[in-house]
Amino acid sequence: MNTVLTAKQVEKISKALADPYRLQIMDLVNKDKEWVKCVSIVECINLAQSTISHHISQLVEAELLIAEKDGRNVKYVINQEVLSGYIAYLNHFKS
Amino acid sequence: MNTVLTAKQVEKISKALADPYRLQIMDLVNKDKEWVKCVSIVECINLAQSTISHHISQLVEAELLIAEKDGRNVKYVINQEVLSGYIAYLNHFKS
DNA sequence: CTTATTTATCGAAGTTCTTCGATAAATCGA
DNA sequence: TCGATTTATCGAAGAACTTCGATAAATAAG
Repeated sequence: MNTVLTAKQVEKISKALADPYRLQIMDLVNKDKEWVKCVSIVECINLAQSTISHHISQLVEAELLIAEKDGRNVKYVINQEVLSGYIAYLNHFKS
Repeated sequence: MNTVLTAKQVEKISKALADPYRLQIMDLVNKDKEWVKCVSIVECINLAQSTISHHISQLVEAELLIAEKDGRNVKYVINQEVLSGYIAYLNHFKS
C-alpha cells in the first residue's frame, strides 16, 4: 500500500524535519519503539512546554507522527506509511 | 561508500527541500538526467532571476546539487551521495 | 469537590525567510 | 573593444517561524 505524496505534502514534511528540536523529537519517538508521551519529550528537551507542543503539532500536521489521546496524556508514534511515501518521493531523484 | 550525515546536515537538507520552488528545481534538474543550466531553470519558473539564484544557492549549500561553472553558465546535477545519505538517515525512523 | 497534572491555545517579541529591483562581475560574440 | 548574456550579491519590504509566558481545557488523584 504505497502512499503517493503530493509535492505539497513533501514540502510540509520537509519543513517539519527542518528544525533540530523536531528532529530530536522524531528520534525520541523512534527510540522507544513504543508510544511516547508528550510529557517525556518535555522532560528531554530544554524548551517551554508550549513550544514543544507547537513543534509536536507540526510533526502531527505533516502526518509524520500519529497522536493518540490516553487520559490526560497524548502518545505518539511514527507514521510509517507517510515516512515511506516521503522516502519514495526522494528516491525519484536517484539516477 | 555510504556518507553518514549529521543531524545538522539533515536539518539543512530538509530546509532546502521545504519550499515548492526548490522542489520544482530538483525536479527540473532530475528530469534532464544531464547537467542543467541556471538559465533554463529561470525560463521554467516564474520568479525573478535573483530569487531563483538564491533558491539554487540553498540547494547547493545543502549539497543536494553540485554546481559546475561552464563559461558564463553554471550547470547543476543532483548529488547522489548526499541524497542517499539523507534517505539513509530517514530509514532509521523505520520500524 | 478541590487541587494537581497534562496538553493546547493565545498574543507578543524577536528572528529568519522569501522576494524583488538594482547592480556588479564574468564571459561570450561581433 | 563594446555590448549582450549569464549568474551572484546587496539592501529592503513583507511574510512566516520560533519562542516565551499566561492561561484555558480536560482529566486524574486525593
